[in-house]
Amino acid sequence: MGTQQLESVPEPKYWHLKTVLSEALDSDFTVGEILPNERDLAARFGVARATLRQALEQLELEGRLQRRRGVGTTVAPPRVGVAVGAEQHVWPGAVGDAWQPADCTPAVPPAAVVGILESGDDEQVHTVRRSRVTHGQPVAAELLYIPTSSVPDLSAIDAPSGPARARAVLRELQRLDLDGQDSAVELGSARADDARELDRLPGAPVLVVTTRFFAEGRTAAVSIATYRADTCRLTFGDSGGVEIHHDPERKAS
Amino acid sequence: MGTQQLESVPEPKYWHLKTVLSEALDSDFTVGEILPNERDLAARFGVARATLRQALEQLELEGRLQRRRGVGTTVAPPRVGVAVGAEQHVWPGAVGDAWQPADCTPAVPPAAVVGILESGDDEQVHTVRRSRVTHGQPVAAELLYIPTSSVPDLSAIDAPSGPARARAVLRELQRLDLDGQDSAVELGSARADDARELDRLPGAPVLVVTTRFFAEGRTAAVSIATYRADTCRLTFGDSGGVEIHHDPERKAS
DNA sequence: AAGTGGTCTAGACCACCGG
DNA sequence: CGGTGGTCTAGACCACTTC
Repeated sequence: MGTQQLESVPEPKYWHLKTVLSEALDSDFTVGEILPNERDLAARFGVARATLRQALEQLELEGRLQRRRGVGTTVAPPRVGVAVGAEQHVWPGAVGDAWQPADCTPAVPPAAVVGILESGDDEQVHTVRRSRVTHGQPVAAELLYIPTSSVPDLSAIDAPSGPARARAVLRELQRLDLDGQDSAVELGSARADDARELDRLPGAPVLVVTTRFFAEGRTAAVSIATYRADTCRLTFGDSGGVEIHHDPERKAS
Repeated sequence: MGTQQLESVPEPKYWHLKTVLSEALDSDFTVGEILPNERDLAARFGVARATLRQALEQLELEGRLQRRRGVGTTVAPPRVGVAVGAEQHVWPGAVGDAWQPADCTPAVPPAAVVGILESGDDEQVHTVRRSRVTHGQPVAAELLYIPTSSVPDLSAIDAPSGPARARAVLRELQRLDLDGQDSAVELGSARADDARELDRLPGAPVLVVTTRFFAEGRTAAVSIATYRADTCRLTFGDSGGVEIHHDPERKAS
């Protein structure tokens, strides 16, 4: 018999399915359009619903689809570019930054943060919660950890909690000279509270940006920001809003 | 009857399972240790294997576990920090960069790259493949697109293909004055070829770093690098190798 | 050959959203 | 209320690694 090298590595059904769906999205659908429901799609392709879902999950991970329980599956718009690494380093809360303070509470930070701060095990910090919205959609939730020693002159007259107190803490922080900052990006899954704020289910994939702010020869603040991985493209450098399309032909709805 | 507000929002089994496993990993396991196989684990927790797998998948996504077909599931070491945004911008292939050129072929770039290059639809580019290894493990695969117009003086004497030609192209690129660069990070899934190079299955989650290099008032090169999302933490700024642990208590094996 | 994780099935029920 | 996506089950078979 002749050698039949072809098909010696059959690709999984869900992988092939994903490719087919991806091409269909490019050619036959517009942004925002609703796909048939999962049971119909599975039947149409002759696969079990679980297999179909495996393909949809990947497409959602790649930002091509958006699924909402009780509603349906829609074609996602291109990812929005979100600037996270400004050319010039600035304190959080500086004029013009994209974050909205939500709350501020005193606490001892979790162990992971203590390791980054390199502070004492039980040093108190101000924990500031902020959220970031672009194009009317929530894209990120942030926890800022600011050792009390970084804002020693915080007036007792300021609000004891809430957004007002958050702003007061950040205002105090501005008084320090910022020596530098650095960031790291990694993949994570949304905790329950972050998920609620991002309008996603717990466990949704997120890009976790950890930023350290240096002043007076030590780490003066730490930010842990979680961005929706399905809708965001994090930009570093000069290019803030430049559009990058996977498919330049994609039509607007 | 008394109001029983508690348990009004029962969390999914796999989510609870993930929490339990995560704590067990912290307290009862060391890096590199092998977990019981999935069928045993599922039986031990009284759930179906699919449910157990859903928990394991999340833990793998978070870099806590490593699973290999035919081998088993092991406790993953902390993610490695990989510097991707140097303080000073440099051309790819400059002395001391972490990439190893693998090949170079001429081609017309895919549509997505044409959009980034803002070049003519059918301009030829040199496509350089490179790979990045740290700690003996492959962490990233890269495709570099360099318009022929960026390296006009490429000698015909140089090797026609392979690593030698890749180095020759990059060497020519160094002669341009680099005006600046910017990067973007987003979540993606590994294509078949990248997956093979990264020692993962196709579709594995990856962090896609798109970098544009500017010279002479235009985009002189574009790099699309895919990093293993399970094992990598991408660092920007001054902090290259500083350790950040999720769990400082975790023991080394 | 034995054991692992990866894929796939055909069902069931639940949580959520909209009319 | 009906329809959607989300969770869960109990099985089966396949691809791969190791011995």
